[in-house]
Amino acid sequence: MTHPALGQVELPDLLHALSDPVRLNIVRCLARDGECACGSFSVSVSKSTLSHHLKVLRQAGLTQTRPDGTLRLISLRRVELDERFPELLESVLSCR
Amino acid sequence: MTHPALGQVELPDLLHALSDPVRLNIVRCLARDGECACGSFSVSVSKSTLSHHLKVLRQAGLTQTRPDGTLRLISLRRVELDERFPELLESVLSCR
DNA sequence: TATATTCTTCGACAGAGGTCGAACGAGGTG
DNA sequence: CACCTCGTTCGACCTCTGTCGAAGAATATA
Repeated sequence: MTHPALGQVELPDLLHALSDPVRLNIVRCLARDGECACGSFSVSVSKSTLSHHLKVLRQAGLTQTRPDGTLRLISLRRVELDERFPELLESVLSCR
Repeated sequence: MTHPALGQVELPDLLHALSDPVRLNIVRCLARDGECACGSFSVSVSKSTLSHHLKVLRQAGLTQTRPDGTLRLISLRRVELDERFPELLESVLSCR
């Protein structure tokens, strides 16, 4: 559960992470609701698949994870992302 | 060689098309140089692979192709893209 | 300690996708 | 017509990736 420095995340990595409908949905939830526990996402995949998607998002620098008891709380790295990829996340999120 | 209406292009499709380094490089060339012939891209893949990537870009609504003699001239669908996905292409292109 | 909850990891599988060379097709030129 | 150029399509290959269930790790609770 390690987080990459955004300086070493390349644009294709980020776009790939966002190009899956399940992951995009997760990112939208995080943008709307803020910090969320893994189990709080209403996705149509199994627990292990969800964990896989969250790992992809984390490794692409999109999210950060912190443990809280047995939960893992996920949130977007909005400030860092906007510094590394200005306006990108905002424009993605504003698309219907 | 048909072009989709941008209304039926979904955001994940667009992001997936942009998430490959070769394709992203092609898009940057088109943004910088305007209309280009297929053969004018300096990419590190074979002719057939290049053709494949151009097809992905076209089907994602990113580019349009028009024949001119034996050439195919490719260009970005900037206006339509900015209407369907406002500011997205611009923010992608401005990332280093 | 035993049990429950939450999430990750592992192993396996199927499908998608990037790659190439060879063959093909469309359009110009001799 | 023959030939050349540009690009597409086809078939094959291999890697990547999304998916699942089962097992495991970490933490809380009885």
